[in-house]
Order: sequence, then C-alpha cells, then structure tokens
Amino acid sequence: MNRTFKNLSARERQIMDIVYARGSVSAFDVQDAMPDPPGYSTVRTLLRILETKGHLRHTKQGMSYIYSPVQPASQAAHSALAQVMHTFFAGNIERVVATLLSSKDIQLTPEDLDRISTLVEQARQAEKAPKDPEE
Amino acid sequence: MNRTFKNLSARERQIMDIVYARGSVSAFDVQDAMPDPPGYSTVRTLLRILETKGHLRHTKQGMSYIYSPVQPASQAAHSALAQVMHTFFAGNIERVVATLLSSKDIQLTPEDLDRISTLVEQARQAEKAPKDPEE
DNA sequence: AAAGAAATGTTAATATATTCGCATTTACCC
DNA sequence: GGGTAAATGCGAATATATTAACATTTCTTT
Repeated sequence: MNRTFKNLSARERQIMDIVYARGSVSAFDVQDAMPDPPGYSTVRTLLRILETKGHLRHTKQGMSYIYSPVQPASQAAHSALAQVMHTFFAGNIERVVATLLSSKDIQLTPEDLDRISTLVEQARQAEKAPKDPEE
Repeated sequence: MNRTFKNLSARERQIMDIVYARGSVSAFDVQDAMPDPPGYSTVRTLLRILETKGHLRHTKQGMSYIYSPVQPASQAAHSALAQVMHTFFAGNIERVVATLLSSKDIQLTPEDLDRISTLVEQARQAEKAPKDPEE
C-alpha cells in the first residue's frame, strides 16, 4: 500500500487536496482555497516542501510556477477511496454505494440513477466475459 | 462543513482511522494496528490527547480503558466519503461508482452486483415517492 | 544598461506534534 | 494491611511543522 500520503501534515494535506481538486495551481490559487489561509510566503514554502518530498512538481508559466501532483489524479483517487472504504466500510463496496445513494446533501436525478445502473450493468457484462482483448 | 478532522496530525489521524475501523479499541489494539508503531506510552498519550480534543471518549473495562469515537461512525463515514468525492471526483457520484466497480484489487461477485443494482433500484423508488413509506 | 516590478529562494523564529521515562493510582493476593 | 502487578497520569526532551521576513533572481520597460 502507498503509505507516502499518510505522513503529510495538516497543511500539506490541505494543499494536496486543493491540487487534486483543481488539477494544477499557482500559489495564489492555493492560498485562496485554503481554510484560514496563512501568508503568501508561507504557502510558497509549503509548496516547495511538497515538491522536495516528491508529491508535487512545477512548470514555469510566464514568470511564475504552476504546481501539479506527481501521482496521477486517477491513482490518488483510487487510493483515497480504498482508504475510506477500508476504514469506514470494512471494504464492502455495497455499503459505500448505499451511503452515496442516501446522501442527503446531494440530489440525484433519475438520469443520474440511470447512468449508475448502466455502470453496474457494464460491470456485470465485463464479469461474464472475462475479457482480454489481445487474444 | 465539519472542519474538526482536518486539523488532526498524522499520528492522530492514523489512530482515528484505526478506531473507526474497529469500533472500539484498547491502547494495545491501537499500537498493534499502527504503521511504524511508537512505544506504548506514546500511544496512550495520543489517545488522551484525542480525548481532550473531543474526538474520543473512553469507558473502563476491568482495569483498562477502551476508547471509542465521539462522532458516530456513520456520520464520519459520510463526511469522509463526501470529502473524497469532492476532492477527487468533483462531487460526481457516478464517477465514484465507476471507480469502485473498476477496482482491480477487489473481486466483485455477480451477487455483489445484484445487491448494488437493488440499491440503485430502491433509490429510484424512493425518488418517485419522496414521502415516508410508513403512512 | 539601469531601474523597477514581480516572481522565487533562504533562513530563522515560533508553535505544535511526537516521543517516552517516571510518578502515581488501583486492584488483587498473601 | 503490605507488597506486587498492571494499569493510567504527568511532565519534559526532541523532532517536525508552520510561519513569515528578508534576500535574491528574473523579467520588463525606458
């Protein structure tokens, strides 16, 4: 299991969350999105630390730095979900789905439910035909 | 939004995860389950801190303390899931479900998929009749 | 090329987290 | 009751995180 992320401090985690939510960010973006944001200088320091630790990289855009995550979002998403599933749902996917569907702060339209049904149906098909395309 | 949990340190988070995964725990349990576990004395100190901060409570079992979370597991699960959904899936439930279903480290049986289908179907019914069933 | 603006790099002070040894309490046994 | 075992409480040393001021670099404009 990837334990790297567990060692992040509170501020570092806040920043990684923001980075993943936005894809790529400037120090200003991060400061804007932080709760109880510290000074700009502090934010830049934190970004540099996260880069040193190997969690972020940056590219230059004009004169300033744009940061993005080293670990692809899809992979991080997967880990995060697995973590929550293990901690709160004993690894039981059904219970996760049940909780998602009963989410009160989110109104699911019938169309949303249709699309979810389709996903489940597709998974069923994939199971029936244990595919390996290059065969 | 409940911001309380965001301020936890790395160790504190590890412990809260363990507590939620197990329901209630002794200091020994926690130490066992921690990655790179510190000394027993340290674990007890951390548990006491978490209690001071209002995240844990304890009861006496025989001579020793058994800790359990103050915030109900269901509620914490909900928050954690919402957090992941927001950070990595832009609040889109379908994408969460898609990721769950495509999880490679988990083998879903056809029965699992059936049960998930049923859940979706129930949600659809509930939507059609948004009122309380017993009436 | 010099001056100014706008960015990043460095460093250091402070706060918080982490660690665990030792003191204290509590229950039990003889 | 006194002694022992087994637990918790306290306090202090160390490491890490957090903060931000100030120095430096880099680009732009005249």
